[in-house]
Amino acid sequence: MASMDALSESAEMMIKNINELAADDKRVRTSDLAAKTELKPATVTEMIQRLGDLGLVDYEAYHGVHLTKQGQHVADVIEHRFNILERFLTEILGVETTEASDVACRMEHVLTRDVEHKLTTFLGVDPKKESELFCHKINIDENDSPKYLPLSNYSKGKKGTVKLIFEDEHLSKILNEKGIRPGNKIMLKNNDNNVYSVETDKGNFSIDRKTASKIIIQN
Amino acid sequence: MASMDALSESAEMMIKNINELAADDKRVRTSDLAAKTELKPATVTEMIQRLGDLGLVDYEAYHGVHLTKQGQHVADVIEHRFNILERFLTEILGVETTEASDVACRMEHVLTRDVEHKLTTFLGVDPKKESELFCHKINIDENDSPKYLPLSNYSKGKKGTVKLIFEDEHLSKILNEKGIRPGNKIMLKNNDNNVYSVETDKGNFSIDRKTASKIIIQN
DNA sequence: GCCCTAATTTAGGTTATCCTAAAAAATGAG
DNA sequence: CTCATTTTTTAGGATAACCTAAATTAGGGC
Repeated sequence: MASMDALSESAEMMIKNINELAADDKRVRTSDLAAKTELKPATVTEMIQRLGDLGLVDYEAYHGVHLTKQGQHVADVIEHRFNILERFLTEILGVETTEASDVACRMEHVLTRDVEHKLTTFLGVDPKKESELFCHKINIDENDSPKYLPLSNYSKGKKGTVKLIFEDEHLSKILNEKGIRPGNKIMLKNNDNNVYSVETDKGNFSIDRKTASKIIIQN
Repeated sequence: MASMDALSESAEMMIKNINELAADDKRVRTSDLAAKTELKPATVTEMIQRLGDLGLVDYEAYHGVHLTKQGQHVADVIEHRFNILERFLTEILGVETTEASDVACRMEHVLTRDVEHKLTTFLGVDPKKESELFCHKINIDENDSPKYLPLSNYSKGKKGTVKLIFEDEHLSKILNEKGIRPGNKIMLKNNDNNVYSVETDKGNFSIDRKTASKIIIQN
């Protein structure tokens, strides 16, 4: 958590490898870590001693390590970051598995929690884990969640940005000329008798209710 | 290029900062670099001497540095990687600018050329930089092409299948009603002025660029 | 239970990246 | 042009992450 951000890439990699070698509750041996990380045993010893001092592993001389609760948490975070990065690189960008794995393994150490969450949302549920293919599930707390409403539901004086317009014939062309098109800002000045008075950068216009219901505005 | 991969994050950051401070052909001073990098002048001297040995900067004692052709190339690559990463984080994931900038600044050093190219294709040409006339001319040799593209990077007349939508509940509900949901086929009829006109089995409508960038389509 | 081998740790070295303090060079004010 | 001030460099130190070689410990075969 707090300690998370302070960890070096090397330290995080060691924790990751300890986690991957951990079977049952068995302690992970120095030589196995040396083999997996391609470091010398002496280097591994030095590293796990330091991780021990940080309270991330339980180190006992000559008897290997296992992750503490805190260390396990770090391992879980890194594993998740690796997985989503690898999925993004392979599934979305179409990067080769080997390269995707390498790049994800370097990027996992620089993600923030926010980027991690947003990327997770972007990817949706892992199709390997859940059956519904790519069906996005939006849980997320979102304080920045924008609200979308049809212009017809807007209240007087409210300003917003046009998000999308459900087209029928000629409508979008006409609205476009009046400055009502996706991306533009507009303000609802008044609505009486199902007539919507709107101010745009092109001036003021009135729209009927049916049309207004097809214009979606973001706050 | 070859030397590129061997450079440390610190060295790359120094080159980046030299590039950003370079005005005209003037040499960049040690003290200015120290101020910008928040390192001590002595540290900067040490670093630029090492970069000089690598042939990436032209260093003259007491008279600052400027980038060699090779160093300029490194700076350009890093700048481009930073820009696309920052754009991905803000435009696609919706990360705050400050955080996006920080994270991009760490990630820029671990991207490979392949990932850089694929991400660039994914994002398309920055609308702020190039007129929209050129917006979709980048196409795209098969090997470099991501499997999925945002709708915002689709070319006119192209058909595809919606794969995922990254948005909040309100918008996705609306899009869903209009036939933009994972699994459905859609066609981009037109895109002018950052307005995307789409045909689905439920009809036609228009979407702004930001929204379009969050709708991912498979060819 | 003892000894040998394999595993592990310690000791000490190297390099990169930071630092501070002191020395050296450039600059500009008179 | 001189000298005080500012800038830059050098010298020397710390720490992290690697290394090799030597010392230590653990564990199995007998």
